[in-house]
Amino acid sequence: MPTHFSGTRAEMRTLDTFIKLTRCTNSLLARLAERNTVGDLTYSQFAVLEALYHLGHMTQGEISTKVLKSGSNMTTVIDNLERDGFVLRERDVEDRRVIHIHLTAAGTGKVEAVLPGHVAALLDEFSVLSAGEQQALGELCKKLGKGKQSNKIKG
Amino acid sequence: MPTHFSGTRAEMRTLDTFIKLTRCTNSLLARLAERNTVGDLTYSQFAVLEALYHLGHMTQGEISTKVLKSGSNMTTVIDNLERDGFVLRERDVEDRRVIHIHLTAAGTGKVEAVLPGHVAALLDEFSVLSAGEQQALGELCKKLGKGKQSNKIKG
DNA sequence: GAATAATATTTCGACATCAAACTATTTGAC
DNA sequence: GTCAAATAGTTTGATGTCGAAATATTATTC
Repeated sequence: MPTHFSGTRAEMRTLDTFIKLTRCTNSLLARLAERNTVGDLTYSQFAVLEALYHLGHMTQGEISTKVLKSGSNMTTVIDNLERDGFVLRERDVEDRRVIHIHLTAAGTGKVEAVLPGHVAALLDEFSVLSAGEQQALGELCKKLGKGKQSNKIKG
Repeated sequence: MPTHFSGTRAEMRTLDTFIKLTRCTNSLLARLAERNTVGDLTYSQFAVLEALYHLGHMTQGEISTKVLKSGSNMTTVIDNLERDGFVLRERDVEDRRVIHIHLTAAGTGKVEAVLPGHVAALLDEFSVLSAGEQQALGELCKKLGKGKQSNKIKG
């Protein structure tokens, strides 16, 4: 029993599921961190580099949407990536509010050095679930993650 | 397709599941934050208060184990809770290294003021899944969260 | 064409988070 | 009994994270 909350059966069930979900994600990320799958990068840094690697150069706004983080946060993460030589900022010449972020050769090399090990670690962690179970987990997460459409459509 | 990674079928499936899992947890927590379910508390503060509320007073070490956070982090979070009058530190008289954390009346009141709304919001968010689906999700998360036992048992 | 609104990013202040180094205390080894 | 190792918590330094306010620029409205 992960919780000691007392409520209706539906409340107990939902609380229990919620705790299992957040603990699962927490533990999984902690184990990956322990394995050091992304080298000396942080996960946020890796997520940004990986997005640029697979999708090509993007604006900061596009990146922050892609990795589900706030714009102000993206400024910080990209500051650090730029300092370490993995990305470059390029001011758009037509719309000077916009900044394009490019992977440098070092950045590309970093992703390619780190990605295989990261994938291998994930494969290993997920090997406790069968292909069918992974599929099922993915579907349930997709449904829950999307949320009630009524939350998004106004009126 | 949440990812553009190219690999074996198993790699694609696992990457896809991983991304759905982390995005699901991310989005869910973001939506809960948007609903402001824990008032002016942070989630870490709420987690600590809720643990104390349901389990009684604990040492800082016990709390950090309970909420899966580092000890140094727990010092910070409890500093802020103490500053706001929700908890008290009490030095153990027998083992003076140990500090017991107690909920104050204000802390108890805070939990009781916030918990019903938090539970209601969770119920609403999870209503996109049937009882059976929630059960299934919980089981899969439990399995994945626990990880390979070989990762824990040495030798 | 000047005032206004919208957009992209940065800055600031607060909190979270960790690892490593540190302090204080207790336990264990001899 | 004293010194070493282990334990509980704190401090420090780095990063992440957000929201709100600020800045710079572009688009819109009249």
